[in-house]
Amino acid sequence: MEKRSSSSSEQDVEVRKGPWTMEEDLILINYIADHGEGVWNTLVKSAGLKRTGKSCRLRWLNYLRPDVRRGNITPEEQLLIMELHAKWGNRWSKIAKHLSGRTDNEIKNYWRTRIQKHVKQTDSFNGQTSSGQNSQVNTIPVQTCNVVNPMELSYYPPCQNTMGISSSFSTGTNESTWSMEDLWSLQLLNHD
DNA sequence: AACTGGTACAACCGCAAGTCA
DNA sequence: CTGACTTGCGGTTGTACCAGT
Repeated sequence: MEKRSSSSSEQDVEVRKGPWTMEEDLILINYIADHGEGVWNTLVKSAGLKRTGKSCRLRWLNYLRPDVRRGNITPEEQLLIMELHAKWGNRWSKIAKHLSGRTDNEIKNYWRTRIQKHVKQTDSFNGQTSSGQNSQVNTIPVQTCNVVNPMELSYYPPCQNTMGISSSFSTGTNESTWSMEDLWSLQLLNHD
């Protein structure tokens, strides 16, 4: 970690928010290709990105890293997620470490949008005998998790996201979208 | 064709823990 | 030991897209 290089770095400079542009992605990829991950605030200054170090880290870990797997969560992965969640609760980063190529953010989203919904439905279907124990979405009791049948879950399109996003997620219609192949091929061209 | 509600995902925010001078 | 700073994590929000009416 680099300490106290120059006061509170993230507030004296104009900071961009919102969706990342292709140019920003490229800058980030190129910088990391040259210097490696980490020291995110230094990266921001050196690379000239108008983003916070946090934002860069998130973008890299959840999206740009070459080993990030996108799309279809397999039934095996679903099962593993449920097992690990039953064991550890909402420790998404810990769970993510056991699913290679999956990010904590992705697992968290997956849990919230699909499994949790299913658990809720199952729960209310079972007659609401648990007297609102699950009204708090954060902690699903282990028993409730075990009720969920992974094969049942596979009725949900596992990660067949509606935008047609898989490993290549460009929609084709929006000019502000680009595929990872695009970015990495550009990175290869730019690099050295 | 226009509107509305639901879904999925990317990104932001706040907090806690770790590190170093 | 303490304070300043960075990083990582979990929760939440914003928004684009799709399907149904």
